This record gives sequence, C-alpha cells and structure tokens, in this order.
Amino acid sequence: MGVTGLLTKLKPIQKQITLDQLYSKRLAIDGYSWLHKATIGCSYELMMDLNTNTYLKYFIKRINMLKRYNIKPYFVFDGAKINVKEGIESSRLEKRILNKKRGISLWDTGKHLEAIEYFKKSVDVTPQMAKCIIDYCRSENIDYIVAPFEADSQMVYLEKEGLVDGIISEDSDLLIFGCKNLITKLNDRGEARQIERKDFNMLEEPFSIGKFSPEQLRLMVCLSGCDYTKGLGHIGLTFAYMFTSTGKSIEGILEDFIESGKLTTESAEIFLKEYYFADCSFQFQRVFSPTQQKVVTLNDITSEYLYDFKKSRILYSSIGKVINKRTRIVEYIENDEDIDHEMHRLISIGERDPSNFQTRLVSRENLINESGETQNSIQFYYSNLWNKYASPLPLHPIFNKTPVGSLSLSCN
DNA sequence: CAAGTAAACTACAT
DNA sequence: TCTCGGTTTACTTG
Ligand SMILES: [Mn+2]
Repeated sequence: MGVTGLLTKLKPIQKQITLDQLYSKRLAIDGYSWLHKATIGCSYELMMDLNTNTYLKYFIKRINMLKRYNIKPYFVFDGAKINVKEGIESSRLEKRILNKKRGISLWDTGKHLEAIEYFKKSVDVTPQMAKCIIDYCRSENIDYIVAPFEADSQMVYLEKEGLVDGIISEDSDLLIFGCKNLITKLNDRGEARQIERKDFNMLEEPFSIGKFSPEQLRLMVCLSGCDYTKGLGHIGLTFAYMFTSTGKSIEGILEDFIESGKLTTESAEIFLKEYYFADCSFQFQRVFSPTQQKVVTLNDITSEYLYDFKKSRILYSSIGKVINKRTRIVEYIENDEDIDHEMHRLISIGERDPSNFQTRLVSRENLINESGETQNSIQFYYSNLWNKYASPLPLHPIFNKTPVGSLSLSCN
C-alpha cells in the first residue's frame, strides 16, 4: 500500500515534466507496476487461459516512446515475498477470487460486459508474465533484473550504485528507501511528475520533512503505517510528523503514550518489535548486485548491528530468507559464504522462479503453447480458497490489517 | 472542523 | 509459488 498520504503531502515539490527533460537518462522501471496496468486490457484472455500479446504490446509501445527520447530503460521485477510484509496480501487474494467468481456467474448469465468489469478486478499478475517481458528484453538487449525480494529496494540500489539516473514507479515507499529521483504518473504522451529528494528542503510547515534524517523519515512512516508496520491506531502522517519532530526516539515516544494512558504496554511492545523489523527492512533489504553477481544488502550493514548479537539477529530475520549453498534450504543466513549466490543469479536473470528456485521460469505465452491445457489460474493454485466460497456472491468484507493499539488523541 | 479510515474508482484499449 | 500501486469521496471520531 505504500505510505498513505505521503505523495499528497509532497505535492508542493512535485514537478510536472515531459520526457525531453530526461533526454538520454538511464531509468529503472518498476516492471510489475507496468504489468498491472498492461494486463487490464486483456483480463478476459487471462481469465480464460488464452494466449495474448496485449500486455507485451503495452510494454513495446512505452519502450518505443522512451526510445524517442534516447532514454535507456532498466526493468526491475519483484521476486519472492518478504515475510515482513504480511496482512493485506491475503485479503487482496480473497478479493480477487470473489471478483473472479462473480465475473464468471455474470458471464454465464450472458452479461458479458458486466462480467469483464469483474475480470479486470481479478487479474492475477504472475512471474510467468514477467518472463514474457524478459524474453522481449533479451531479444532487444534491454537491461532487466529480477529482484530477490521487492523491486523497491532493488531499484534504489541500482540508483545508489549509479547504474540508473532515476526510477519510474508509482510507489511512495521508494523515497523512504532512499530514492533520489522519482518519476511518477508517466502517461503515453510523455508527461510525468518528478519528485527529487533534494527538494525535501523546500517543504514548509506543517510538513517540513527536509530537516529529518533518513532514520527520522523511517520513524515517521512506521508510526503512521507502511508496508511493514500496521501503525498505531488514529495516527496518520500529520501526527506522526509532529511526534517525530520532537526529536525523541521511538522508545521515548511510546513511553509518553503509555504514561498518558493512550497505549498499553503490551501494544507498545508489539509495535516496537514491528518497528525494529521495519527499520531494518528499509535499510538493509537484500538485493542482487549485477556488477558483483551476488546477493548483497541495499546499504552496508553498520557496526551498530554487526557487533550487537541481539540487533544482528533482528536484522537478518528482517531482510529476507536466502538459499543455503549446501543444504538448498531457504532460510535466514548471516554468513555470506553460506549463500547460494549462483542460484540467486539464475533467479535474477529470470531463469528460475523467484519463489521456487527449483522450477524453471517459462513465459506464460509459451506455457500455454506447450501444454495445451494449463493449470496456472488462481483456482488451481488456491483450490481450497476457491472452494471455500460456495458460488455465487458471498459478499462479505474481509480485513486483515488492523492497528496494533487504539490511541485517543486530540490536537494540542 | 480536521485527522483518520474505508470503500469505491481507475487502469487498458478502442 | 503468491503477486504493483494511487486518487477520490463519503464517513466516523475526537
Ligand atoms: Mn512498496
């Protein structure tokens, strides 16, 4: 979900630009962000397990647009799920399944146009579709990489290492990871909005986050809620900014809440744990280095963590499980030499499925050609969930994401 | 009223 | 195997 409300508060420093202002730049592109847009146009074909080149054509159209400005794309695709990120995903999955069922029953009663509206809401973007794009990238000599975990951290790593000059994505998280040049809302006329990290200084009260250290930025979004923390109830970006402005540490802020009776010690402990994991994930999430050809961390692990047993255990359990070279088990590994960097290289080039390294990754379109009968759809992978909902239309809301505590605050 | 929350909408392509 | 996001609008709550 990114950071709710962040881009809105950054409106004063968002610049409307056109692609000629990015002439001959190298830009990382969030592959799944484009795939999610591209697959809307072929939701029916995806639903019926039919071959389609619609989503590839979307990519080609946009790549050609970039080419006219001599912009060099570097596609970055998400890899495996990182376990720090939990909660909202399962509810998204159940919603997709419900929408698919609803679409099918509408289709069966002849209401095809209405059915497709539900198919659009149930589109399931898979690594096999990413592989279809990857095959094209290979044939055209376009740079690409499959991240070991989130594309977010991988793209920021590429920018930090000077391999790209900016990042095309819709995700506000990138700025918290440390992105310096974010390009959002690119349309097919070559217009976009640019957010530069250096412009944070120009923001004014009551949201002058230019004065915040990177650590304080992470604290602020953790308090208000982000991909890695559910946040404290009744705290959004506005209050999170105020509490962070006091200069206090997370421990100090939570203590104030407990003392004033706004938070129980149990809730504070749960949140504190979440925060430690989130803070590490933002800083040290594992990425793949295309120059070193091995798994590395987004930023170098500081001595503060290295020489503190407890802190380093927290750190290594927040940055992602990797493959053990000897046992081939996917687990938390602290010793770099125990990591199967070669297998992670195969994942990074799209040879292996990032969530299941023993499986070769094959383009969706080739899969359907080869086997004739496919079992790649959502109802096969999640047959238990699919069957759980007796058809049709058991519409009840499902929420997993609930706040840790419940604060009662007033403006003062 | 202002801040937070939740649900609805959009996309694409034509 | 298990998946990207933001914006708008209407509501609740202190
Ligand atoms: Mn993100």
